Amino acid sequence: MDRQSVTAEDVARHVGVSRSTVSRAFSADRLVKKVTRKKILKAAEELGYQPNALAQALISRRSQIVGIVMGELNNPFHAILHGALTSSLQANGYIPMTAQLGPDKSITDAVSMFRQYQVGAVLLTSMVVTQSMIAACRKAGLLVALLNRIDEEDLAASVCADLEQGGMLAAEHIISRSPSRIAIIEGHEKSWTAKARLAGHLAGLQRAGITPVWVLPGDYTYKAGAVAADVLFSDGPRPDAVICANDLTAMGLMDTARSKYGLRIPNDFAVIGFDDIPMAEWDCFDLTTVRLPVNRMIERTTDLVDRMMAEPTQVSEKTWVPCRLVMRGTT
Amino acid sequence: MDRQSVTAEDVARHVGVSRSTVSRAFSADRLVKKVTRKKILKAAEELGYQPNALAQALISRRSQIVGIVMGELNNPFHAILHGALTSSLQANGYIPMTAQLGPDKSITDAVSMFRQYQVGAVLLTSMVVTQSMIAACRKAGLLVALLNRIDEEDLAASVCADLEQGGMLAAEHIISRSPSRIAIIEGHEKSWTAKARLAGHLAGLQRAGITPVWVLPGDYTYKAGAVAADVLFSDGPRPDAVICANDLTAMGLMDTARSKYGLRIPNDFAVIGFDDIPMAEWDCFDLTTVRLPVNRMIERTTDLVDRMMAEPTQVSEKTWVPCRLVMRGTT
DNA sequence: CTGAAAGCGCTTACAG
DNA sequence: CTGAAAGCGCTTACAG
Repeated sequence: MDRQSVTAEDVARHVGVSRSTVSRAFSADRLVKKVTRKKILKAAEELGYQPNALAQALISRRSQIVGIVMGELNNPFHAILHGALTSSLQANGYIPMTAQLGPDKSITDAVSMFRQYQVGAVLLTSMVVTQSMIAACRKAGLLVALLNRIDEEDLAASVCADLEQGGMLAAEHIISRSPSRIAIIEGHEKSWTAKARLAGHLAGLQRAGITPVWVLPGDYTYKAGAVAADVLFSDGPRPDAVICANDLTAMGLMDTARSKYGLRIPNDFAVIGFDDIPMAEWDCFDLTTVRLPVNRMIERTTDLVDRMMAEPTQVSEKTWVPCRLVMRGTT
Repeated sequence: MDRQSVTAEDVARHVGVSRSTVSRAFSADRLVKKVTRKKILKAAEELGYQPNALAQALISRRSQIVGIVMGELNNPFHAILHGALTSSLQANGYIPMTAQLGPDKSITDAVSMFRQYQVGAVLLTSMVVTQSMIAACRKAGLLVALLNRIDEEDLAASVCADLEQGGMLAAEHIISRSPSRIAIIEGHEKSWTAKARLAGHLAGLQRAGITPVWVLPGDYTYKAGAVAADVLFSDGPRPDAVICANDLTAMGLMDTARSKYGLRIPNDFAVIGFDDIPMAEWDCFDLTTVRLPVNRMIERTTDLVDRMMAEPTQVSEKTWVPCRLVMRGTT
């Protein structure tokens, strides 16, 4: 089965030019007589010619493949971010190559896969991004950027929602409901984003001179919210407002509070989430939350990739995109 | 920045053999003296050599890249299936290259991207898979297989959950609750899976001599369930059991039934879903549903890819994996 | 079991 | 503006 049957040679012969010229005709910025280019493009179309990307990448030592390192896809927010990212990359002519980290897939494996395919730039979007992951990429000569997290050591570029600002928004909104006992449920302990969100939450409260009564650990899951509910509602004084690290946790909290403790929301306590995943809008939650600006984050990321691919030098710029409050029925 | 600094040539020189031998040492089935191979692999390790996959693919006219065509990632089930698929493919040495169909990304674009990268096999997993999509792939010389759908015209191989059997399971279970008025909410009208599910539902009912009172259109979304609730519960006789094309739709139905019509589940009516997405287990739904055998589907798919890549001839075998009932509180 | 040689399909200085 | 030539890093008959 001869798939790549038609090559630049065929087109060249058909038009009566050299392979070099065909090659140039396909590269936007190279000089070719307008008429010639048009003829070549027409012939290519007719013959069904498409440049072999493998050969292109081999000779130019750089492919259009962009590596994406991500964690598991079980958080709906991650799925959405990832979907938006790959779409946007593709729309801009890049080929996303995703490495999903997991028990049998380390960053080393991912880097090795990327190197084998001459990937130029790598986007790190897994929940946990350590300095050693960045180092592993850099060492292999890969340009790296972080999406939805910030590299505080400035070794990589970053595009991130302004999570501290978003966290403050959440805190301020909760305060406007004048609660007397506030609880916070944190995100994953190893996650940079969890720290940033918490910092925002605390800063917002502090600004109003308020200290949370509870700051409970969590890990961004539904389960974490359910567990926290048991701590908060089983006995003793209860919170009348709970700030959650993300929507999933808020949902777990709400569910357990209602089904197990018979509480009503927002009557018995107010809740606010973070992310604005599609389920936040569902009737059973109707969750007030902080929306991450997914589209703008993706735009900026694609921009960044454009620049990294155009001039292959590591940049370490940081881009912050503000979050906004989405008010619903739980506050 | 010289990324691909160390080549087979370097390793060859280092060990004192030819490039050919280095190449052979990296290919499992080629004959090389054991000692030689060992030396080469050791040197490669030391020098940090990795074969350039681009060059390999170029010369052997086949890359390890597997194309995946999918729709939007907004249905949690699709996200999970896709995550499991890419993981498994990677664990088996393939590189998944995903093309997300959408307003600005047609199957033609996807095929063209795959061809440029000498992709050998393509997996079609988008919700809507038409014969013309299969034809487009075949025409470009791509081997194609369908995941979670069946090609009834036998032009492609298929791995699919046995949706009819699953649908029957749902129907039988609902019948065991002896309802008197059953409603069915369908999936997306253009989707093969929706037809299969419905066929199963109807067959199960028919076997017991039961005809559904309502068969409402849907599209697999939460919204579809909410809309159906208005039809079913606003006035006139109400169903006491609703069979939904998927979990998302069941959730929309439940939410609206409760919040807008004050109904209780399963007291006022029973509901059953399909898929068993993680949210089905949540307290607020506790949804009885039919679980798709994701892991086994993925195993079979990876097997199939192995065979397609090993011997590049289009097969058209069909693999069915049975579904099973997951009983929870809504029935 | 191993090496020399040809060649995959392309790009890019170098001349003209 | 265009062509001839070299070369990206690899695999694979072909000889030995």
